[in-house]
Amino acid sequence: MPFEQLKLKHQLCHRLYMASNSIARAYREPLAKINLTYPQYVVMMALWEQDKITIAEVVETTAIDGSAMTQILKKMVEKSLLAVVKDEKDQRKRLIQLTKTGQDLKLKALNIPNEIRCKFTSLNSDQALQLMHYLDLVIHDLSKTEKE
Amino acid sequence: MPFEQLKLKHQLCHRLYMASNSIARAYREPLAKINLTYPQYVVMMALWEQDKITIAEVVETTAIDGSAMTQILKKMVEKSLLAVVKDEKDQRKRLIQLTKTGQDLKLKALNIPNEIRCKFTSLNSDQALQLMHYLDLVIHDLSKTEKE
DNA sequence: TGCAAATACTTTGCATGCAAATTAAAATAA
DNA sequence: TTATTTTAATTTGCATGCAAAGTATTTGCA
Repeated sequence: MPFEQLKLKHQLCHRLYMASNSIARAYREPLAKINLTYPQYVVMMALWEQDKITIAEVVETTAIDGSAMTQILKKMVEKSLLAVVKDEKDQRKRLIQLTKTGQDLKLKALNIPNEIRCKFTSLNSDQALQLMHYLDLVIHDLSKTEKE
Repeated sequence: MPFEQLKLKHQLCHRLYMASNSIARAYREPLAKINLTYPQYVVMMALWEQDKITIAEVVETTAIDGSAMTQILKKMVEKSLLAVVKDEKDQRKRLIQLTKTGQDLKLKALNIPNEIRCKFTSLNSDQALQLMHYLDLVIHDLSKTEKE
């Protein structure tokens, strides 16, 4: 079977592609209720954990592309979720700071992880942890070769 | 720790997001050599496995969104990789058929899975299989709730 | 037979992901 | 100090992913 490895069913990449799209779709509705897209939600989670950080730090934490980040933050400013201010110490940097609205949204978002979790009827929590571990290995292995 | 579940490091979704983006990035360079994007490559793999199928079948096999598929196929026609022809039996349907160029590309693509595989230094093949199984569970669980 | 409902696609609009080029400011070397 | 390099963001262009609306065709039911 010389072409066996080109079959879709054997491809880890395709599983990841489908799983990632599925989960983004699953978040769509719960997030629409609080008027957030998925990447915007990721940015909010980063800021709920630590506020008043630079754009580079948000990029680092969220792994969202820097040029996409500019656009995402712009939209979040329009929604009054956060403010972008210059870092006085280094004029190149911009600091991101949640507004009151942005901080308060955390309470409304609190139940979202549970809403998603209860959709998983086959995957138990031990398996989810194991899965996360394997994904970390994937991310780790691929991040190495990127830097070359 | 009332907000613990909102931390990024605990989120399966964020791991999947990062892993999926990482792997798409990893394919970018090898695929650029044969002038394909990642979704285009997925379509090609589907057609290498079974040619002359309807657009709906390509959508089913690849799990690529139908409206995106229209655009993707249009670009692939421009590259002379395939042709879109009407199904005489059902005028609503379109059949996709590889050109000679499209068929021949299979040989050039043959080594791509290996190129990617050798980037995985931490994840062994048993773990990759286990990971694929878990991803199948995720996809399965989430596909159920979508249909409601 | 005739028409509503279901199918198969396409089109449109919006939000990314990412590479490449650009701009501005700070750090470093000469 | 001045020129070069590096760093932090933004801008631009292209390719999706997806929801919603629109267009043919075909089915299926009265």
